[in-house]
Amino acid sequence: MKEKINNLTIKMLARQLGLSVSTVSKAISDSHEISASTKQRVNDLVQKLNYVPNPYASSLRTRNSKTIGVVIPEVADSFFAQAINGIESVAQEKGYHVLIYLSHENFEKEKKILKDFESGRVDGVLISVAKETIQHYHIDALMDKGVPIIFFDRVMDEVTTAKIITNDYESARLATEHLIKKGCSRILFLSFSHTLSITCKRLAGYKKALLNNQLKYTDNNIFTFSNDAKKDYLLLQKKLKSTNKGVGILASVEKLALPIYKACEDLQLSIPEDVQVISFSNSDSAAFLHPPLTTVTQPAFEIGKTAASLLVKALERKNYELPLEEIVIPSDLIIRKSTLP
Amino acid sequence: MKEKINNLTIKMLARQLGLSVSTVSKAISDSHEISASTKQRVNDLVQKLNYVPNPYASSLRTRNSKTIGVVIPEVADSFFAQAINGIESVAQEKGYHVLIYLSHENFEKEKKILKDFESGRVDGVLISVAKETIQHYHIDALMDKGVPIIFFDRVMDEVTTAKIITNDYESARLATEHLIKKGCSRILFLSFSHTLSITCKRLAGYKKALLNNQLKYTDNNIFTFSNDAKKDYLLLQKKLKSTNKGVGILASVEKLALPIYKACEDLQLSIPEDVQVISFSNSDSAAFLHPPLTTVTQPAFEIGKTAASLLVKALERKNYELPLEEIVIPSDLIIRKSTLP
DNA sequence: TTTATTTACGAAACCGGTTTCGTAGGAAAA
DNA sequence: TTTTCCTACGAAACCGGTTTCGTAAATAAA
Repeated sequence: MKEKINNLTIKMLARQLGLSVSTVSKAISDSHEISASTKQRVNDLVQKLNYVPNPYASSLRTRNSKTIGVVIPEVADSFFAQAINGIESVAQEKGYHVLIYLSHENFEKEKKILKDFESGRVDGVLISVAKETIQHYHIDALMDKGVPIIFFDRVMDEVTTAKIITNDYESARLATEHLIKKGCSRILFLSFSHTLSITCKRLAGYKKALLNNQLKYTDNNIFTFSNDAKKDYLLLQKKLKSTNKGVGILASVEKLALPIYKACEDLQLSIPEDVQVISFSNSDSAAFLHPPLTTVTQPAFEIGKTAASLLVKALERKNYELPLEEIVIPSDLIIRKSTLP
Repeated sequence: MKEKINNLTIKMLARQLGLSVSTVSKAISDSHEISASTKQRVNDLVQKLNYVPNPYASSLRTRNSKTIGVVIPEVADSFFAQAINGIESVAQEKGYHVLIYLSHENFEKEKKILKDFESGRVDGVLISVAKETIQHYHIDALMDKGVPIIFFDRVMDEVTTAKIITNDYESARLATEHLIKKGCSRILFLSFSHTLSITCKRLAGYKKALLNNQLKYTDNNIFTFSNDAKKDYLLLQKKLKSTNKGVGILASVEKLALPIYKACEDLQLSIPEDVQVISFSNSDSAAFLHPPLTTVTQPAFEIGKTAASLLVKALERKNYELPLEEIVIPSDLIIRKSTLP
């Protein structure tokens, strides 16, 4: 381990230039108080000596860190990966730094992360809540400290702040109606939570479609999965075994799509003849599955980008109020071959 | 925008307790200088008032930030997403924070990111270099400042530091030999760079397999793609059109697998009868493509985890030297149906 | 009993910037 | 010419912790 090199400080610059520390500081931040010629001298030396100011010293005094905290359940998921991409694109452009935290769908972890944010580590937060999260006192506590929080995708309705979401209700309704139109009289709704905002809205859209088409809703058709892939798979297989052919499936989670395919294969059920499938998914490979998967594809990058832009805007402008409602960016129903033509 | 709440400081705690700031600070950090009873009193108040120390004040004085910087080309890629997962698991356990930066395969961006790190923002760096990166002065400059850097996956051989990689050479050789064994006398090697360490090693493994099997190497079989999906697709299609049936393809990049499938479909080439395909890929969906894709699957999570563990270890121990060589975690060749049985 | 240590704590410097406030000297206004 | 206003800069406080060093009281050693 090399010992840390004694870094170049503004004080050393000042000494070399025969100026005061405050003058150098102001020159670097292009203050109007400093003459053009002095700025020139300072910046020349900055370049020459490759001076990089200590961000933590600056944060301490200015009380902002140019850092945003991003809290998501997981990263190995196309939606969140793309959302990060959107977030990062804004951050890079605006000179912000992105701290990433994974809640792993766990409320306690999420709580711990937000608690840490109360320290002033981040200027603002973008969060998609964990599956386990049903309370919001940890979020309130952080907001009470004056840290702006924006929800994206998985929001909490009870919290009043900006929320960037997609049209979960509408797109689930459309997807369900698509299945009905293609002849499904029974449609399974698969999710992995009954509490998540997105699940509730998608479920509501599903119900609405049934209602619109004189199909009756039954809890028997709703399946909630755990996060245990093996257990989930067995459950899924069991359910499919007990259904008639011609059934439709609406998976509200990307992660459930592949198990559905596998289960159908194992049970020798043909998609779309025996089982029609639509899944919420942002995975590129959907188009390459066998058969290509009909998906509801969310504008993940856009959601991330919008959320980050809004946050940065709120942070930059003195008296900018976050819009307190939802901003909805619609999803696309991309019809492929896992539903009948 | 709510105004920022005046945060609770150690000074306020001290005043309330009738103690000095230094005593409170030491009590919180469980210093042996402080009596058990005082520690108790301090910690009780800390709990009661929900005090969270300002990390930047601490960083400023201690000259470390408990933060590691992660620089990757992109995040919407199974390998990197899983690697982040591994990194984050270590960070969360050890109380480190993870700053994520995307180079988007761009050298200038990568340079800018590392330049910022010279500020002391991070205690150490994990990097997988951009495709464009062929020089390493930016890395050297950072190392010269005493910031430990660990490469993972995409390393630079010229830089002497710890490197966590997989057995690119061996696994490419094995994959190629698998194709040869299955009857391919011509094998295309697809990559998207000639300079990346992983590409070079994989190419060398490919060449070695040819040599071992008395097949002659020709540049005609090597294809380097850009990052322009459309252009790449057209190029790929053109190449495939001009090859005989029975050809094998080894794709050294996950991203190229789907275009291969699409091109074969469009050209009515059947996999694996007409074209056998193996791709480096960490995507879950590989098993669900049509036909299921034979892959070289890298231990992405493990690579991330190992890299982060090593870095943290180096940061925690006073005189721990980073091992300066490569740590190799082997990949798996997972044989599926895109190669003949 | 005297001296040496140890224990427990406080004052103050320090980390490296930013910001406030004061001021010399020249320009502009009266 | 006198007064007012800028311009350009510096001294010092400040942000909120950590760390060094000094010391009174308590305890142990001589």
